[in-house]
Parts: sequence; C-alpha cells; structure tokens
Amino acid sequence: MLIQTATHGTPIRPPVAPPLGALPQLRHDPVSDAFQAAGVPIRFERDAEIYGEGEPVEHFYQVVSGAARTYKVLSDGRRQIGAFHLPGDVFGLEAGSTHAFSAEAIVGATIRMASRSTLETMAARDVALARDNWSRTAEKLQQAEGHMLLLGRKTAEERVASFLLEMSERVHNVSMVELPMSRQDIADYLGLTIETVSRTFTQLESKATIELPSSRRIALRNRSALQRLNA
Amino acid sequence: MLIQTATHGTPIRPPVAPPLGALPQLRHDPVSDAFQAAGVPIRFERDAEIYGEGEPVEHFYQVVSGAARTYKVLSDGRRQIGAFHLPGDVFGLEAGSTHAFSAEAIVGATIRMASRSTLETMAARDVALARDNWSRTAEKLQQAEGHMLLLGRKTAEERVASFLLEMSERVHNVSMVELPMSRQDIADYLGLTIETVSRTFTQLESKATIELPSSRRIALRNRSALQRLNA
DNA sequence: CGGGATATTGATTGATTTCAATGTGAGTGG
DNA sequence: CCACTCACATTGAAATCAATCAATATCCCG
Repeated sequence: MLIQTATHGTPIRPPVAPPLGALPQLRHDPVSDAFQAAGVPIRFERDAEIYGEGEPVEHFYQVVSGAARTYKVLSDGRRQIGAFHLPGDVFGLEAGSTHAFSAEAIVGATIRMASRSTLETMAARDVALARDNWSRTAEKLQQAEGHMLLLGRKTAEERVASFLLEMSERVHNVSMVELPMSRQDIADYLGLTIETVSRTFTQLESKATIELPSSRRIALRNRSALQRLNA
Repeated sequence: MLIQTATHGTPIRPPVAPPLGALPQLRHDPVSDAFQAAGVPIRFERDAEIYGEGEPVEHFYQVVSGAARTYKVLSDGRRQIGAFHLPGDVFGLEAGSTHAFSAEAIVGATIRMASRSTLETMAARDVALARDNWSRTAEKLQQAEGHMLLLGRKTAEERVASFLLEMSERVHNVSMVELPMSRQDIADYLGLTIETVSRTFTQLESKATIELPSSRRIALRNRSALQRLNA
C-alpha cells in the first residue's frame, strides 16, 4: 500500500534556500524539543508518500525543509487537501490508531520523524509535553474550522484571496510569495478546479491586487483588497 | 455581545425523550467522569447562545440532552456550521484562550458546563485525563477533516446522503431519524441553500432511498444507496 | 381557526465546471 | 546554443449544478 520512495536513514542538511518558508523557525516548545531529541530527519522526494490513509500511526512528523500536503480522496479520485505543511510545522499528530489522511511531499523535503510510542511515553511523564500535544492538535482543529468556512461559504475569489494571505502570513508576511505547490494542489486545497484558480489569479492581476512574475511567484500588491475579500 | 438566555443555576433532569439521541450514552472515560464531578448542568433555550466567537474560553461543555451547533459567520452573515453536538458530545474543548467558534442551542438543551481551569488543573495531575483531552480534540479534528472533503468535493446529493448517514450513525443506526435542526441549519452545515437541501430530500424520496413522514422525521429506506453516494 | 414561521416547488440566473485549445517554461539531447 | 518535448498553466466556449428569486404549501402554536 505504501509506495516507499523515501531515502531512509539519510539525515540530510536542509537546503540553503528552500522555496517557501526559507526560515525553518523551529519553535522552542516541548514538542519541538522532543523532535530535536527523538526525531530523525528523513529525505522525501517530490510526490513521495509519507504515510497513507488507514495506516497505523507509527510516527509524528515535523517539516525541516520543503513542504508536504495531507489529503483525502474519494473513490473516484476527487481529492481534498486538508492542509499544507511548511518548515517548522508538525503533522500526523493523531491520537487515534490509524491515519485519517494521506501525506506526501510536495517538493523534495526533509522531514523529522519521531516515533509515536517514544513521544507518547515522554508525554506520559512530561505534563508540559502532553499539554503541548493537545494544544497543537487544537490549533490544527481551529485551522480546519476556518477552512470549513472557506470551503462551505466562500466564492472562488474569496478562497484565492484567503489562500494568498495565508501563505504570505506563513512566511512572515513578505509580499513576494514563492509557492511550492502546483495549481492542482491549490485547486484541491480550495475546493476549486485549476482553471478557476488560474482565472482568479488573472482576474486579481488585472485589478492590480497581485502580480504574477511567474506561475509560482506571486507578489501581493494590494493587501487590503485581499483582506476585504477575506470577509 | 453574549445574549444570555440561559437559565443559570438550574440543574434540570434530562427530559424523558429528547428528539435526536434519545439515549445520552455518556461515555465512561476520564473526561466524562470529570464532567460528572466538576460539571454543572445548565438549561439553554432554543437558539440561546452558549458562547460567542472571540470570547475567552472559560468552560468546557457536554450535551446532556437536546442539541447544539457550533458555527462561524462571515461579515455579511454567511454562516458555516462546523458541527452538531448531540447528547454525550463534548464541545468547546479548546486549548487556546479564545473561542474560534460560536455555540448555540438548537433546541431546548441541558448542557453540563465544567470550568476550564478546574479541568486543566485536574489534567495537569491526571495523565489519563490529559491524554483524553488530546484524544477528544484529535477526534474532532478527524471529523473536521472528513467534513472538509464533503464541503470541498462532494455534490449536493452526496452531501445530503453523508449527512443522513452521519445522523443515523450517531443515534445507533436506527433507520428512522428524528432531526433536531431546521433546513437552514442543515444547509449551513452542508454548504448548500435550504432550497437545494429540500429538493435533494425530495429527489431521494422519489428514488425511494428515504421517506419523509414529516420534515423533521426521515426514514432511511435504502441505506446502501446512501452509502454509495458517500463515495 | 387563523397566522407566522418553516418547508417545498417552480422558473430563471449565474458562478464554476467541463471540454477544448493554446501558451509557456524547464530540461534534454542534437 | 537552440530546437524539441513534456508537463503545467492559461484562456476560451459551452454546459451544468446549485443559487437566487418567487410563489405556494404545510406545520405548529396560540
């Protein structure tokens, strides 16, 4: 079931200038500390599966460099990306026994993997770590809730605006955003088609809200226009 | 900001036969136990606000009888219901300091409220309780993730089918489902309009997949047809 | 037995999808 | 160094699903 494309046991230093989230900004908190201690960095190639839906939860993950996506697919192939994971982000932190999502590298990525049982043993002793696990999961839940509002109630233009602001915020609000993901990934994250995403970008560009020097680089020219769309 | 319609300090016994989820089925686990010990049952009238988005998290909640909804609204009033809470369900269990959602009673409801600080103090001492807080939040996250797939990628018919199966499962898979919520609530949960929800019900009825003895009572006649739509 | 809220049904519109080219850019090999 | 190619992205035209606008219909509740 799992197509293992990862190069195991090869702790590789993060590349000098990864596309999005150039600064790993590893938070100094119990979970990050635990990852420093118990986590092993593994290299995943572009599109490599990190884990699959339904598989037992054996590890927790933290992006060191690169980017990952977690998603669900319907039987006929329709895909919904639940979240993008950028450097510093922890994912796969599930309390249940099996993964509810699949995870893949979006680009070549280095991901720190910590064994679930180790982290759980540590959490059973360290109250702060246990609390932090909860806190991180609760944070993901809030993100998911915000994303439900987007998927259920926002127009295409509003979705794209929200996406751009989110990406910009996640790389310290720089106005030139370098996207690691394809239009298909964006579409599947926003619940749209690639054509609609593309058209919306063009439309925002014609209103001088953004600029598209290349398909993966987007300059936010009128942030308040985007914020207005963010409702 | 908070329209306090709740009748505080009135521990009321759960009604004999609440509409949906007639059996409170309070789980025997650390959180439920903590609610038994530290929680106070409060009566909320139909549409009464339980807490509002942005308010500080001061309590955690468990539905004793009745039902509640948690939702977000856009500035122009568009609403997305993130979840319905039925007897036994815990909600408002947020690790952050403010509520990301608003919560209201859907029908008259008795809700057990436990003070956040009390539960957190208990969790700091009791590893099992801390683990259970995490576990419950993780479960909510999985539900939210499933709901994202629905909102982002499913057709109206599939959404309604998923909703009916979900409601049925939550009341022990009985085929006659008694809905506590209005069409507007259902629409806002599924990211549709009331008209589309209504038309889809009618359409499923004409295919003999369901039966609608009244607008709030739905009989699932062909569960496998619904499951097929659930993809 | 009203009367107001809630739900259903109908007609039409419209945003997004689908189908279909066309354009662009990065990597490859001649 | 430059054609060539393949994947990815953009653009256009048509179709479609759900939303909107607009009547009824039904159900509570007083």
